[in-house]
Amino acid sequence: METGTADMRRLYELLWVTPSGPRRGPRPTLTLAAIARAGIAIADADGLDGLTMQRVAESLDVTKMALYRYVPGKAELVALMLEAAMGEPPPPRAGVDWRGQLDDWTRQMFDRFRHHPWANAATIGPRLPGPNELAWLERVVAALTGTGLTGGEQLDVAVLLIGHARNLAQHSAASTAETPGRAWEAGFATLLQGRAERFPALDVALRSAAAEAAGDQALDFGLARILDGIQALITTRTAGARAPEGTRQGE
Amino acid sequence: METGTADMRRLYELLWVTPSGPRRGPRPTLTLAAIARAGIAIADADGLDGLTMQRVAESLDVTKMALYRYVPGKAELVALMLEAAMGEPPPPRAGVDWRGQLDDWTRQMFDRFRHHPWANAATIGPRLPGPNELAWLERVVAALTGTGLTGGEQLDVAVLLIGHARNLAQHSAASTAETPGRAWEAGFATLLQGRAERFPALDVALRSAAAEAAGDQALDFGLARILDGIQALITTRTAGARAPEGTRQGE
DNA sequence: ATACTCTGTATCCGACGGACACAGTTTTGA
DNA sequence: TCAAAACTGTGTCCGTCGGATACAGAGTAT
Repeated sequence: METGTADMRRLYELLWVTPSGPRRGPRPTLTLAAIARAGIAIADADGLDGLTMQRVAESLDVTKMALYRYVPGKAELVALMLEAAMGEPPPPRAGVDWRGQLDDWTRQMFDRFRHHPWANAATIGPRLPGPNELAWLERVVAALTGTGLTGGEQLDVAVLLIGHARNLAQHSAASTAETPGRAWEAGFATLLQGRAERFPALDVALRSAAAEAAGDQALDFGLARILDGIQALITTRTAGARAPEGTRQGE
Repeated sequence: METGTADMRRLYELLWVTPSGPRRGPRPTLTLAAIARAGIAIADADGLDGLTMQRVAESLDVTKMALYRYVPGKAELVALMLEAAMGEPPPPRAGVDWRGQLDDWTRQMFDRFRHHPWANAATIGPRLPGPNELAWLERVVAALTGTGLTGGEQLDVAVLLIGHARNLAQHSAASTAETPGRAWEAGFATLLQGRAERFPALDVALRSAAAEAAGDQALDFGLARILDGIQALITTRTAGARAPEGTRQGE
C-alpha cells in the first residue's frame, strides 16, 4: 500500500483530470467507470478482502493485467471506487435552514456508507479527495455560510458530521446481518453473564437498554446532540458581540 | 480474514480466559503479552500492512510458525494487540462532574488511538470486545449514571464519543508527519487552485481557516459541541416534565 | 504502405498467511 | 525408575495475491 508521493500524481490525474485528446492505438475495451462499478459490486458483496484484481478482471471478461493499463494498483482502484460510490451529493432542499440541511446531509452520507460497508475501511488514513468528495464537503460549508461560524469551525463541523455518519454506518453494518435491532448490545449482554460485578454500570445500562426501542436510534441520538451543540454555538455567535464577520481568531 | 463463528470461541478464550492449570509439555518460551507487545511495536512503526507474522517472529527470535502455537491467526493477533494497546482505562478523577469525566475520557481515548494509528483500521467491522474495551465503556456509563439518561442513551453517548475520538485521531495522524497544524486544509487549498468557482463556499472557508489557529482544535471543537448537546438533553431530563428549551425536533 | 503507439495477454516473481508432519522436551502415571 | 503422553518449536510446502516485464496484435498518423 503506502501511497507515496510518486503515485500521488497519477492518482490525482485519475480522479481529477478528464480523458482528453485523440488517442493513437487500439480503442480501450474498458472504462474507468466500468472498472469502478465492477469493483464496487464485488466489494459490496465480499468486502475489501474479497476484492481481488483477478475477480474484477473476470467480471469484466479480461485478464488481470489488463486492469493495470487503466489503474496503477489496487489502492488507486479503491480510491476510484470510493469516489464513484459516494457519487455527487444530493442537491440541497430549498427553504430549509442550516440545521435541516445538515441533518439531511448526514443521513445521506450515512446511507452511502451503509450501502457500501467497505467504504469505511477505504477512508482510513490520509488520502486524496476526489471531486465528489469535495462536493459533499462544499454542501456542509455552504449550509453554514452566514451562521457566524468561522471557516475553520465550518470545516470542523464537517469533520464531526462525517465522522458520525461513518461511525454509525459501521455500527449498523454489524447488526444488519444479524438481529435487526440492538444486536450489538445483545452480544455485550452475553459477555456480561457472570461478570456484572466487574462492570456494574454497564450491566445496568444494558438491561435498561434491552427494554428500549431498537433501530437506528444511535444515529438519531448522536446527530441530535451534535446539532444541538452547534445550534448553541451559533446562538451565542449571532446574539453575542456584533463584531464584523471577518476572521476573528482571538476568542 | 472473515472471522467466523468457529474462530470466535478461540478468540474469546484468548481475550477473556486466563491461562490455567499445570501444563504438560515443555515450557513455552513466549507469552501472549510479549507477542502482542512485539506486534504493537511493529504496527506502530509500519502500520498494519507492515505487520507480518514473519517480522513479529523475527523480533522475538522464533520461527514464524511458532507464533501459531499461541495465536490462531493474524486477525486474532491484531485483536490481542488492540486490547493491549488500549490498556486499562485511567481511573476517573475524583470530584469531577459527568462533563469533566467524559471530556477526560474522550481525550484519553484520543491519545491511545493517536499513539497507535493502526488501531483505527483494527476497529472496523464487528469484533469481540476484550476486558479492557469493556472497562473503557464502563467508565462512560458510570459517569452518566444518575443524569437521567436511559441506559440506551448512555450507550449512545459512548458510541458517539468513541467515534469522535477515533475520527479525530485519524485526522490528526495525517497531519503529524507533515506540517503540524492544518496540513489537511493545506492539501485541500492546493486542490482548489483554479477551481474556486466550483466549490465557492469551501474556497471561502479554507481561506478563512488558513488565518486561524492550528493544532488539535478540531478535537476540542467537536467535543465541546457534543458535550453541549448532551448537557442540553440532561438539563431537560433533570428539569422534569417541564417545558424544555427549543431543542425539540420534529419527527 | 509504413512506422509508431497503445492495448491486452502470457509468464514470472516475491511476499504473505497458513497447513502439516516431525523431532525434541517436560510432565504424568505405573 | 521408566515409558507413555502431551506440548513446543522447526522445516517444508502450498495457494493466493499484487505487481513487473516482455511480447504480439490492433489501430492511427505520416
